[in-house]
Amino acid sequence: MSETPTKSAQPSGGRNRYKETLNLPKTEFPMRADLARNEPLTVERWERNDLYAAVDAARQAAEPFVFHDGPPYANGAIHLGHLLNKSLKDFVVRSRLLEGRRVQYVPGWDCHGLPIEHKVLTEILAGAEAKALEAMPAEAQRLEIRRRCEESARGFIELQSRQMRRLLTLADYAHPYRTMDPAYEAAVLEVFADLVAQGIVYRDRKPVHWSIANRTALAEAELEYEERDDPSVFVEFDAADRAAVERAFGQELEVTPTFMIWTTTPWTLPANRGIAVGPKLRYVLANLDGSETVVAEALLERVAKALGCGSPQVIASCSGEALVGLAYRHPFTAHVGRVVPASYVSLEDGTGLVHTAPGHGREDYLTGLAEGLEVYCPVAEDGTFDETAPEWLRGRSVWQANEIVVATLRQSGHLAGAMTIRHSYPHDWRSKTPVIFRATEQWFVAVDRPLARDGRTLRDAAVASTESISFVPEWGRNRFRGMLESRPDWCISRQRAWGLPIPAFRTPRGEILLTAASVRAVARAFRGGGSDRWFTASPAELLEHYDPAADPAAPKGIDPRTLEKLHDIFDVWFESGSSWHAVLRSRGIGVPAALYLEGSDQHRGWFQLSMLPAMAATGGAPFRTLLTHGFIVDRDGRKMSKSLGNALSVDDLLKDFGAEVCRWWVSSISYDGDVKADLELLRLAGESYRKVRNTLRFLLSNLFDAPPDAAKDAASIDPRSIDGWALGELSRLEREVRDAYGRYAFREAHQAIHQFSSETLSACYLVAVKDRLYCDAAGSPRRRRTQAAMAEMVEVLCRLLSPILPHTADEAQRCRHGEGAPSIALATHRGFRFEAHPGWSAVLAVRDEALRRLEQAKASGIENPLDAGVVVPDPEGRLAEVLADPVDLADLLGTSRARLDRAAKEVLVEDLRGEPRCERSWRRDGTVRARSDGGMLSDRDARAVGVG
RNA sequence: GGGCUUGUAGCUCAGCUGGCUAGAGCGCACCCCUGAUAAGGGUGAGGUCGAAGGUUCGAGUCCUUUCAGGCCCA
Repeated sequence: MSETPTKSAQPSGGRNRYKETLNLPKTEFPMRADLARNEPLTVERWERNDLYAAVDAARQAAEPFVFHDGPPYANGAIHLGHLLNKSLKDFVVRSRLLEGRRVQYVPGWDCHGLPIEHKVLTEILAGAEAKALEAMPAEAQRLEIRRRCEESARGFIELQSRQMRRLLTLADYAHPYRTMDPAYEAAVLEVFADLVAQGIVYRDRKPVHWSIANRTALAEAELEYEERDDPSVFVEFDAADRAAVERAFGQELEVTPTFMIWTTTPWTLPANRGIAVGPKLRYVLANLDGSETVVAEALLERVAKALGCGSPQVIASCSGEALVGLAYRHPFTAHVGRVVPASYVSLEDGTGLVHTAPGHGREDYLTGLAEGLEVYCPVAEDGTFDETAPEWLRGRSVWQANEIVVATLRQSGHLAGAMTIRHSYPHDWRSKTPVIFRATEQWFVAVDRPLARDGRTLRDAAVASTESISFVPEWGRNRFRGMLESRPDWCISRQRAWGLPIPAFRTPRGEILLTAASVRAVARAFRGGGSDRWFTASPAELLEHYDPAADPAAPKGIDPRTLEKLHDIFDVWFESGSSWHAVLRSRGIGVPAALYLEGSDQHRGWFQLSMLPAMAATGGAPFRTLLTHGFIVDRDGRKMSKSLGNALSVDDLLKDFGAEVCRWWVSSISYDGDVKADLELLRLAGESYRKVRNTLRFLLSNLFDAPPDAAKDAASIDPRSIDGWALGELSRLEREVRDAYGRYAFREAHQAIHQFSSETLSACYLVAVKDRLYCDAAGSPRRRRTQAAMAEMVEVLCRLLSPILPHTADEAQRCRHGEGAPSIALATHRGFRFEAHPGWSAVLAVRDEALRRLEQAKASGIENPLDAGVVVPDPEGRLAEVLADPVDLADLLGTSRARLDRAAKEVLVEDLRGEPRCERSWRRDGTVRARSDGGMLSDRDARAVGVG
């Protein structure tokens, strides 16, 4: 048998006879987390113990941190965006709880609205009950639709709630808020009443998509676009003031010129109230087929061609700006209109002068609002012209009117050209008939009218308040303010069944009853029976608590018994925008909230539409800080959508990675911009999670024989010891992470924890103390000291990790303190303060240098650091001040020994392969010799084993 | 089309008010350990800072333009 080489010197038999004498790590904490299987058990345990209630009970007297959940829409399963949002929110909830705050976090759902109603209607229409429903009276029909919608919403709330709990989020899931709850609905009406009292709620006309066949307004989702043939006409409007046109073009004229417009809806011409031009475009006055007319310069040739006239002669030109304000005569009514500016006028088609009928088009309407044009709509619900229209159009349908108008224009000489074009046109999804734009009476919240409270406008008050709100990220301020500055009045009414009715009544004389007092009365009626009462109760019943005689705001001489209910419902944004009152205030949680946290689309959505009602009703913003996160995109930065097929399923991710790997990933990203999501990234997060988990596991496994309160001795450890250094780092980590959580800088917290686990602990400290943990006598002071330090590390780490990894933190907690240990969610921070000796930074610098030397020494055959000793230069004796025990230095380098040398110039590696090796610790520390039991042992190991 | 916003190593991100030979972690390559073992450790290779101009003694950092994305409007 040949001699075994030194390198792999093993005792006879290949097994170490001393292994049994070592204090090797032991733990129940498994290396593999098996999150997909174990997390649901954790969720179950939390719910069994009613963790949320337990935490809240423990914090009754604590300083509150008011954090308010924005309601997701109760339609469909949750997607990655929800995962991102809910994870971030849970980091907030749990990190504030750790600071000892009280966080009453109520999850909510947005329940009303068209998407649900649309889906339910589609199901009904496809099914056998369609006919039965159609046959019902209107109110019964509404009630039936509402019943089905509620059923659908409840189903999805159930589903989403389960999914969100599966994400390990801590919230009051036993008492969520739903915008369809009667109490919530009543609270929304209370907010509305306050707005009415402030004098900013008004009724006015606004064009909406209108289905003639169903006599109803339609939303964008209810439109289908189909090809359709329509007349395409060029119409000349005579200028009303020749001199003004001359001034605009700087040119004397012999005849009165005309303005040329183009339209594919001649039936809207009776409602014309303006001609829009692009202020920055160039316009010409040209001779087209005999008449002198104004068109956009860039479109002149195309218009001439379309009209079939020869090459046009340009007389003069000017900017659109110069045309603004010029008057013109309507070709067949007495109306005199004027030229107005509009940013959307393009040179794509037409003439560059846009026929504007605010009662028949969205852009026209907005231009009309800006320019003070009348919202005129002579078309009735059934699509026929009313008595305000020219006599020859009255009673005619808009489709018939197309021909009649064209004929009239031709006759009067205003028609420059007409043809037929085929284009895409919106149709009603149910009747498949073409829809029209028709101005109808709607309810608005004015942003530019003075509030009764202080005479400021809602817009000014809201904009001013942005100065005192904190934004994360900071650029949100600018964005949020800009959106407030540019928003039009808020149209809060919808013509649907599934929603909260706007409690307006009509008197037999056609007056509208809607006052602060009448709204509050209806709110009272809804609080008991919910908003279905609008359909089941009579006006007199709904107004049971209302006395019109005592209400100065009401029309005179009202008799509730003769009132008629109107059937508009609220925009769902008004409902979710009232949650600060319906949830925070009604439940006594507190207003304003410290924080709202949502995707950046909510700057214009929930944030703005919570700000407006709150500002109007209370005079203040409902939040102090607005935090936004970006949107999930795929690996290439494209938006995720089902139709693109690049969407990841949350359920799949939970199955493949577990909620905590997802949460660990969320905490690793910088959420203010787009968030790239990809299986590869989740895989990486999984590996990084494993690293932290294994570090935790190593700590736990070496505490198997340490008492539960071992951490209490950590504070008194020598700051010069290696444990002292690690505790100093731990103390710094706790401060850093708490600070990061406080700033919602979860990524910084994640980085700091991860770096600490893998660098400070795993790569450095834990490697260094392995020898003493394993080989020192179990009860040696040195080993116990290290265990105390490690016990403190477990306590601190579990807390710091718990906002992100609540399941793993709990798992570790129970491993350390027993199955019955209270959840980490009930804990508060350790507040661990420890300062290591300042000389440690020099020690670590020299460590880096020594490790490089050891690496180089591999070339000369010293492949195992335990075959080496190291001499470290310490010219001024600085290192010696810290490293009282040279073994600490050797342990830090992983070598058999190390010593400081004032005379040395650089780090020297000594080859110790010729020296005897301890059979137990494998070190060649210079004390190894044959012992009484026949083994080769170092002094320390001999003592530990108890041999001489 | 407008407002806001993002673009730095294969990946996730740091780089404050201009001065850095552009950093960290992960991943990767090579090596060590086999008493944290479907673990652990060491060393190392990776970037003309989306592109093009400009200001400056000096620009990832300031200005202009441009490309590719995202959110919200139109």
